[in-house]
Amino acid sequence: MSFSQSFTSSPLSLTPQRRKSKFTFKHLSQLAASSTACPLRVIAHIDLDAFYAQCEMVRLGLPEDQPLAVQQWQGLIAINYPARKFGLNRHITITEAQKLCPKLICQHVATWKEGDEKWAYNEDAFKEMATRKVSLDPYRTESRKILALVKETLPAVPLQKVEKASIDEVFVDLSAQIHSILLKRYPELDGPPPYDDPTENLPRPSNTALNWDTDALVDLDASETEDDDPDWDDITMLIGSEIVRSVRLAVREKLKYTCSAGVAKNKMLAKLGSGHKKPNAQTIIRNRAVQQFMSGFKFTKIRNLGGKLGDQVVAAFNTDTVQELLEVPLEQLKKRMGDDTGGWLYNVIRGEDYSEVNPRTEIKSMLSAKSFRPTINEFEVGVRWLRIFVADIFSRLVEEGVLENKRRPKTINLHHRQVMQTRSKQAPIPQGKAMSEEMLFELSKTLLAQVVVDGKAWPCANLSLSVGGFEDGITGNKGIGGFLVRGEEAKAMLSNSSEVDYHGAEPPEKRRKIDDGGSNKFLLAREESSRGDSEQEFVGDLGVIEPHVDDPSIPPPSGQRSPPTVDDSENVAAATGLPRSLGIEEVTPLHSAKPNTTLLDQQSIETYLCKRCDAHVPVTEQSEHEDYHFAKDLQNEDRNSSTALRATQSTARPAPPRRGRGRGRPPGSGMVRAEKGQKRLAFG
DNA sequence: CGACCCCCG
DNA sequence: GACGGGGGTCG
Repeated sequence: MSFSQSFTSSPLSLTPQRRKSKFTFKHLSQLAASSTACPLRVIAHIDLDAFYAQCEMVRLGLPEDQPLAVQQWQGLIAINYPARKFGLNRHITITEAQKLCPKLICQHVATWKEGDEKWAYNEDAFKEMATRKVSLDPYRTESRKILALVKETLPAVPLQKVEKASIDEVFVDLSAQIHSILLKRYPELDGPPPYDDPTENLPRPSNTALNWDTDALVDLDASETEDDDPDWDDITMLIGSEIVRSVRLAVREKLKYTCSAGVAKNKMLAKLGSGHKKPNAQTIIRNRAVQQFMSGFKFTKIRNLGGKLGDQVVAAFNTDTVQELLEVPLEQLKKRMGDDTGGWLYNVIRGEDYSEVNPRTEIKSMLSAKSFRPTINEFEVGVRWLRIFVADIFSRLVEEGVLENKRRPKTINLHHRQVMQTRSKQAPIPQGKAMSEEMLFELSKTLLAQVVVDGKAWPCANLSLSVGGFEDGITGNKGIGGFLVRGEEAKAMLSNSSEVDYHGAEPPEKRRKIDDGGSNKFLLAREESSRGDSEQEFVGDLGVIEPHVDDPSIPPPSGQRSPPTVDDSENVAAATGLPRSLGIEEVTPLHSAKPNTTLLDQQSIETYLCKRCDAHVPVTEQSEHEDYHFAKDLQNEDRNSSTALRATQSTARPAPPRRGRGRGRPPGSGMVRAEKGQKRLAFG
């Protein structure tokens, strides 16, 4: 390993009160398996500092102390740290900002305009809000580079677990990697002496003082002192901080970006930690510091409690602090919030979070959107924006490798917002055909026509087009082990070259997805695997680090239990020995994939071309479409007759008769998210 | 599945 | 507030 050892042999000899560690050999194998129940687990959250602003700094090659803000129309969406010293924040106007900081550079984001083949940086884009749309592409590109470097810096796949959490954040489960390092550094841990007894406690770590280097260490809980013997969880945490420091260094040196990080036993704490000290710092929350760290927070800062749920908790218990909520008994939490949410809440404010790091770094959907100020009022105008959205999305699809058939979205989705109402329409993207910009455009027009047809659509305040349901394609090079098996590779080549058309049948060799397996879910404290075999039971052996709740903790919203994690510690252990560069080395495409050519014999949706709006409308909806134009004409007459009237009408007019789906519950009704068995809260 | 909702930065 | 992404439920 390249990072430096953080241990110095101890001059002070501590009294070895306990010969044994709190932790067992079982915990060690859980560590290898990245089990969410492992008390030695180490998770990192890495967060780029003022990311968009840093992107612009790097792109423009500005000196590091240059104050800079990223501008979007009349607002600022990111402010770098040099600028923050002047008291700038995100809710400030540009003129205020420039008054506070005369040297501030306000760099407008890149934009698309109609007819463009690509986004561009444009000096006075902000004057053209009505005709341009923002592009965040430059930031996605940088994000990809950084993510790739992070992955490169970490060991290859079996040991690597990286979750892209947003454009500027990742979670990393360091457990498996740390396990392998642990065995190398402490050979005494390698292989449990009593092979038949995983409950045997580990030997105490050798007597060393831990060198925490420049990391920000969180103050310890009241019951702990720095003089206490370190145990293995301190060691794993320290190794985690070394790894994270080396990752941050690489990002800094090679790509010029600074980031902040949190290292802790779970995602929630890691995330709180990364925000603890910024910029360009990392914070370690040792297990013995968790209570102290948590008690200082408002619980609304905790992931999932920042929104309506958090508000409800505040309302129910009349406090927003972790400290005070800790006094509320479990039963009360359950009574007021429901069993699942209450149980989850009880745990989370005690620093327990069993959610998994979801090893996913690719996006699942992409969206292009625009808010209209002023609103737009005609189908034709909407269609012009659709063309821009499609250009945007298509170019991003190309980057995703859609033309090479690496991945491909299954559905296309249009969201439409009127003043109050928001409606969306979705359609499958015909498979078996080559993806094309034109096809997406036609689909999107059809969707807009549908929206327009089935209810009042104007004035429209927002449109967004997205594609999603990405599926791995035929030439995918991201098999389970990061490679294709030989036989499969040949098949892949064959099927790729022959312009696949499955005619609805099961595609051959359906790509195994890197199973998200319920993903993000908040795992249980204990997994009572219904068949109570010993294959995988968890902590609690010695009452150490025991989950606090007597019953499963589930997510705030909608619990969905992940299945007990498979114990592949053997595989991992086997893997750790090897040098192993058998990862996801990007295999170059099998052949210089000329984009698929369109098949002519494809059965396509029968449409007619509306001469009034150029939309291809399914014949089955022709009459409705004509109705739409009829309604629109009436509307226009209406508008022309009195502008003043319209202004009042827009709020005073009774709700249109709703066809299709109604909107869920009334907003603000104080309902906890639709959750099975969830009760309505009393306070509303 | 399609439509809608919630949470996050 | 604008834009872009994640997750989930319900019928």
